[in-house]
Amino acid sequence: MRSDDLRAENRHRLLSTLRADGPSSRTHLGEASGLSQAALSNLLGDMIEQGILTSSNNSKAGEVRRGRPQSTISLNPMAGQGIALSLVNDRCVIRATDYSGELIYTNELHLDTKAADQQSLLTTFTDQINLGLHENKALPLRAISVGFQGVTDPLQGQFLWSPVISMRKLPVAKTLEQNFNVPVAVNNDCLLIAKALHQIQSSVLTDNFSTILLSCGLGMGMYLSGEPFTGIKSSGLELGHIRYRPGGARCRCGKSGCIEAYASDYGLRRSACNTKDLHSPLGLVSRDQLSSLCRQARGGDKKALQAFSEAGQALGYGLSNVFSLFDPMPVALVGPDEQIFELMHDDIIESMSSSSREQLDFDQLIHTYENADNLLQQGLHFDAMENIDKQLAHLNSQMAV
Amino acid sequence: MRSDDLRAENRHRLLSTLRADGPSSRTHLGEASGLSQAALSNLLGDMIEQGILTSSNNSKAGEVRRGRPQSTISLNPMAGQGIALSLVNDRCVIRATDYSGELIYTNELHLDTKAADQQSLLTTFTDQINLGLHENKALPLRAISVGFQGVTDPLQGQFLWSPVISMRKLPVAKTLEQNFNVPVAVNNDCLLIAKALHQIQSSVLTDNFSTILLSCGLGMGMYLSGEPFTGIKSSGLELGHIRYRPGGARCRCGKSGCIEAYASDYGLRRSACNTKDLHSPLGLVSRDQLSSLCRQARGGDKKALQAFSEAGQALGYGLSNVFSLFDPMPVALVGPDEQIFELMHDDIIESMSSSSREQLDFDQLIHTYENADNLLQQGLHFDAMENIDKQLAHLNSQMAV
DNA sequence: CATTATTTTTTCATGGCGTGAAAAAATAGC
DNA sequence: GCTATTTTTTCACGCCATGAAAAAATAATG
Repeated sequence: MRSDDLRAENRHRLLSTLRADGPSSRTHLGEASGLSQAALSNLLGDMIEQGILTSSNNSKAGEVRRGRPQSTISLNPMAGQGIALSLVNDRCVIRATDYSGELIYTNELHLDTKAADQQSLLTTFTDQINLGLHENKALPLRAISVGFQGVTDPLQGQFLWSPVISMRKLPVAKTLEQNFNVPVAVNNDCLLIAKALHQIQSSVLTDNFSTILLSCGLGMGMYLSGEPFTGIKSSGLELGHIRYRPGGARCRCGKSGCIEAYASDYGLRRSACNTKDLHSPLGLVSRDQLSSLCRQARGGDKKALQAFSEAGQALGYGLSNVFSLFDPMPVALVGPDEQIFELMHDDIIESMSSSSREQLDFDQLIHTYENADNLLQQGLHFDAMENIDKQLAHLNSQMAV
Repeated sequence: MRSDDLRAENRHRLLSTLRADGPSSRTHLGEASGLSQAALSNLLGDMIEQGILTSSNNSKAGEVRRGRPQSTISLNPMAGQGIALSLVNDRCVIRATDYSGELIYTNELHLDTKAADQQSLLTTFTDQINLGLHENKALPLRAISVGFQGVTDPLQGQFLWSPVISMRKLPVAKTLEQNFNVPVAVNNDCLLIAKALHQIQSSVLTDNFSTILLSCGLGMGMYLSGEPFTGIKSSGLELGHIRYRPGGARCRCGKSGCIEAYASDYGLRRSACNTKDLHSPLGLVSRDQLSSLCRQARGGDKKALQAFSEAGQALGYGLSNVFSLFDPMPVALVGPDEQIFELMHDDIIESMSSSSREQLDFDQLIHTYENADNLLQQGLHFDAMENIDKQLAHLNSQMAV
């Protein structure tokens, strides 16, 4: 490690603090980083000159204080932009934020993902990103963060398998990096949701927690020791394919009796429709279909209620396995707009408490969130911004903005 | 981060390299650390002066080379000593190594752990350590590393639960730190074995792997992303108490049908002795009893063979759950001297392959080790030495040796 | 309206750190 | 004894963070 690495690391720390805490005074930055005022003056002055930060004389209306007023340091929006690309079901969403994290572009299109081949998908992505860049030519693109349902390979930047796409090994990062000449991160949607929750709910979901995403299938993400767990070979973890009822309902993965075969969009729908035939084909479930299923259950429909109950039990079983393997930890249940977990809450708790050694306070551990799409977007933006922070921290020579 | 932190980190990196690779030339240290020859000269010179390292003119017999001969840098044995204390079953082992990692003291005594109260245990530990220190007065004690069977709390340095001890919350670290005024680490035996394997078998068991320890109960340790996973609340992980056969054999934890109730010393013995009564009391199983069980199975005893088969299936079930949750990863099965896993190997594989999605090469993934005691000791020594490395790296002022 | 008190920010001299180039040291070959 | 070769140390340099002092910017005071 060399002297300039030291400087880069201190710069990075300052940027991260500003990203997490918002515009801050030098005093706050000093406390958070442990650096001296002199060092701050030096580092911040450099970064302001480089166009990474801005300094403003904030005069808070209410407060009148003696002495030289504090200046507020902020991330300079003009330092660049990051693009978030997500593909969930048939929706491809492209959004961009400036360096301060403000949304500056958003677009969305529907794709026939099942029919698309590798080349057409990659071309679509490229075109859509170009469309967004055209709207904000002044801001240099510095990072792209991509989120998919399914199994991704973050190291290779590949996309390995998804319920909505027919091909395998889609080299997203390689293609986009070539086309745009910026780093491209490819991650699983659950991990990105975990990143968003970690940032937002940092008081509750701190060092160790899991996220369970019920959308198209059943996904899982995890933070361990304060770090997002990016998996061993593929991204994140899989709760859905733990064996739950051997010989039971058929799962999309080919096996029978997986947790996902009960606790997922298609599992729920199948249970509710025809309780006899659990080996029926596993088509995609639209958001509307899931909504109407929730309405049926709330309306008292017996079969629907039974489906949610079974899903809750399966999910509780899976979580109790996780709690056995690890210690009990906070869990975020993330679903679509419908308050879907409300319908299984009691069954989840019951299934978990029947198989846990100690008495647990589940209200403290289980948190539900109903805005999966939003969280995914936030996670993507945060991931892209983090990447830009890292780049700019290591930029010790002058930069052109 | 300040300039002296930088120096400390570079010092630490050099010490770690020397610890892992043994006595090395400056050339090797330069390549491993990326530091310049000038920096090396400076850093190493300091540490030699401080008595942390030694430099020797090695003249390798075979090789005759032109030019100034390389000097070899080694860890100075006289820089201090670390103590390893372990309590497994009724055996309390105290060993000490000098700073180069050479064993300089070993002692062992049998304790009636079930009968001992908190105070007497702590006093025994203190006395035993003092005994060891008396033998090597010249070397200052710099770290103590403690390993226990059971559940530990590494952060608090507490010992929470063990099959062989009747009390809870034994504040080992606090007491020993007060008595000896050095840092004391308290860890689970499985994690320490994982540390030893990581160091020794670093080619196979690298960034992500699990260790399963079959001794008194069924323990588990894990490396994730190259770091030992020290658990969320307690140490490490628990494979043993995943529900395997609801309503099945009684487990020591109070529940029924845990994996451990089948795949452990007491599970094996119970299955082999009286297949009818799986709710029988769960006494401790001596090493001799386990040995004779292995002999019976090798001799063809049907009940014994059946017991090992069931244990293998249970273990395979647990591992397939882990492989589902994470991706497949290397697993080290660690047992006592007997080649115990040989007797369950086929059942483990069968149980795993029947429930894994992909075809796995289990010979590549599953490794067995038969020297649990040895590995634990190595892990303890390594842990203590690592701790000393960290201390000495941060010691920038002169030290008295 | 000028002066003083107070608070924030920058400047400056200093010591520490790693680097590259040059010098010194240590050995084999001739 | 001289030269070639390789390793190690020394030295001047630029960079980094620090503490103390100076400068800047405002409120209170008279």
